[in-house]
Amino acid sequence: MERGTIPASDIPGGLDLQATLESGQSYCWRRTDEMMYAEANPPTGGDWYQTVIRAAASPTDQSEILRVQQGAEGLHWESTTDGAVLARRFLRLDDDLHSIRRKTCSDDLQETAWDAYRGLRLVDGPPFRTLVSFICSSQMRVERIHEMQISLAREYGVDVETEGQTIRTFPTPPRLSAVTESELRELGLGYRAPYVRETAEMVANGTSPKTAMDMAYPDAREWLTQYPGVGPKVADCICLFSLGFTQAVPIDTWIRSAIADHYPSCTHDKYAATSRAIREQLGGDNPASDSSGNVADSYAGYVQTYLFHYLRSRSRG
DNA sequence: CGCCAGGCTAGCG
DNA sequence: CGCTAGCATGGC
Repeated sequence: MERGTIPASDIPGGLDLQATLESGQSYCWRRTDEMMYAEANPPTGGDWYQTVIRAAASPTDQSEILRVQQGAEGLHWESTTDGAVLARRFLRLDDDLHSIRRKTCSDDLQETAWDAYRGLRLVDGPPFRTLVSFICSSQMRVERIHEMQISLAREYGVDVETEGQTIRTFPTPPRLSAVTESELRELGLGYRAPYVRETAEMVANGTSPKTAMDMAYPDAREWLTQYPGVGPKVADCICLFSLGFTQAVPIDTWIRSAIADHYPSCTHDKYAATSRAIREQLGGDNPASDSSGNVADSYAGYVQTYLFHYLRSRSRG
């Protein structure tokens, strides 16, 4: 196991690891001491988080895992390989938050959200896991979405051993496609069960969500809706949290009410129209759009993530 | 009990 | 096309 520390001075704009990994944008990391319910075991602030980067493909192959912990000096990591490179990529540590804030922030609400959660970052999640977890997310609370992913790993994943510690992998597409709908319903997935199974089958048969990375953002979002259980909102989550489209603004119930309260002129009947308007509103400089309705690349999705986390936290006390 | 949660789909007009 | 009832589950 290799170990190291990424100095805080090498993380432009800082990092709030807990906010980044527990704000509902990623369900691919687990605290090493996590129990079934996050609320029954609240984070203490210095927790280790871990994820499986790659599961062994054969008995002689070695799996890759990554653990990270926030410390005063910076981000501590442990990994089977170069954890600094992995952490930089998956936690987007090269995003300059100061620069992004300068480019986008345009009103008091946004300033307040940025001030409240300094160091909150977008994540770069694995496409298949992100696809499945956000299919599970529809009409569901953050804590329970996380619990569903833990259940899927427990039932259909495999153990990875690293120096005495065991990590459970998330199931592969073929494994998940072989599960029955009723089994998934018994795990509490509800009406999402057939969506998850059929989507896993599509991916197992070669239709990978990574394909959308090479498309223009509007095409990527539309293409992703071919998976059952994926509509425009879930597609936006996949675009933003795993495919690198920082201009994507997922419009969920929280953001929709925020739009109504703070940006009422952006409200439209159709998702696509509201999406375009709010992306221009939050994107800051350079809001030009072309004839196909594509808003120029921006960091509007970053602003969305700050607003979501801030508004949701405020309402919960 | 009713309402809500990082919504989507099938089936109507 | 656009519109909406129905869909599972658990917490408050």
